[in-house]
Amino acid sequence: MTSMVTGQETNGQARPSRSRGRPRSFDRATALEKALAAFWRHGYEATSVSDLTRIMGIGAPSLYAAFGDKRTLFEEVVRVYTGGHGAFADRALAEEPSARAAVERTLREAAVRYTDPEHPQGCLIAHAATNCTSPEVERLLRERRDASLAALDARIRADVAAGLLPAGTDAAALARHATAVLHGMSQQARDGAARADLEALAEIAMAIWPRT
Amino acid sequence: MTSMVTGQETNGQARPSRSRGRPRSFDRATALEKALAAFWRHGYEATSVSDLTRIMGIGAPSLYAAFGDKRTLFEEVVRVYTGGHGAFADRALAEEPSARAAVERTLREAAVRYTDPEHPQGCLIAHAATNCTSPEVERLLRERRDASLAALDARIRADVAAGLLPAGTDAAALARHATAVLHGMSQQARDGAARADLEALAEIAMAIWPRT
DNA sequence: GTTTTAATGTAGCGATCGCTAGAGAACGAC
DNA sequence: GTCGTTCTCTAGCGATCGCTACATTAAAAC
Repeated sequence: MTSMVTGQETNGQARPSRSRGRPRSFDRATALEKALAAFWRHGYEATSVSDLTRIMGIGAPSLYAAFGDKRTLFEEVVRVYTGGHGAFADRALAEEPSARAAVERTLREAAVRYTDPEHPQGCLIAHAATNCTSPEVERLLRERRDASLAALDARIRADVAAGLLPAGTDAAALARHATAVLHGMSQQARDGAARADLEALAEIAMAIWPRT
Repeated sequence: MTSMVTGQETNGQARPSRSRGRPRSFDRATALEKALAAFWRHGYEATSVSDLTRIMGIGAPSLYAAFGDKRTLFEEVVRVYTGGHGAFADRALAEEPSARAAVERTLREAAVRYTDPEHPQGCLIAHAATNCTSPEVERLLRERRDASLAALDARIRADVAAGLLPAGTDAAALARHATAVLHGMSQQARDGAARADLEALAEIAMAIWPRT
């Protein structure tokens, strides 16, 4: 567990299975999870490096040696989030038989996930780079949002082409609506909305879909 | 703050027609508008005092003498925004004959306002205190969002009581949906959505309302 | 004119920001 | 053991943060 992937992420280059020098005194994956939680709750800029070192339980030089600079660490955190807590929407889109079913599942699941007290509320991709001084970091998350919107849009168009949705369906508007509701749910979760509040919102939001 | 008895201006109250000392070399309202634009675009924390002094065209001591500290300036900016660019939702709620009409007008107007190139995109109340280190500032905007949601909720309940909406209507869910769509529109506007995109979204979002 | 009052420009306060140099500590290789 | 390598700790870099002391300037009051 300790030296499973040690250091490969840092510069991409493979290291010998047994590293030579002094071994790392902390678990890299665990520290990364702590950083994820911090960035998730407070966003990129509001989480200082000294916050991170305190929360991750390591010194600043260890952080920089293991993760590069703050921005590189954030990018890795975003990858971890996207592959973990944030993967449910992509999963629904991949597994459900229709765009409608995928959106319904996504919204219902978001109501649960966004209010889960086990981790910060809402969506990291939606919030963590808001009001961010660094254009690169802001772009990183904006591109992810754009990609999600485009994927949903494409899926809805495919359903229209396949006859799963009426011919006149405004795919772009449907996709934007689902995305807007999702972001709105994230905001409301951060503002303290309860799971049941968001579940009712998710249910009512599905009413805009044409009956198939 | 010692000799800040001039703080009368802070709350908009008139000063003695002629003040005694050296007159202010800038227009207070104009400077406030510049500060509004900066906070609106970059948020509370990402807008530094040195950003503000540069944009407002005044020195730091002048800023502190005229507006108090950064947080007090932001609070005044929020009041200006709430009474100006951000007043359209309250206005719709006050002027339209039904909650449904008010929401429809609000969403349509938001599509135009949130994408207006004359000022920053989206809604200041929704974004300016996201990822904010100061709990007071974050609370300031969150309470405004809560109040808007509560006002809409109350209005929908009133319409249900008046028979304008079916008896079984889930007022809370309807209010949360409209709020979520509004916040989602604000996010999408900031991400570069065009006015027509948000207008189509606004139109489709109204489909969840029960036919009267 | 002098005095009083208030706004201005300069210059810099202590604190924090992201980040790193340098010395010591813990390992494998020999 | 010694050597080379790598991580950790202390300490602090330059830059920026929000904010202010101080001297100066421009007006009304006298």
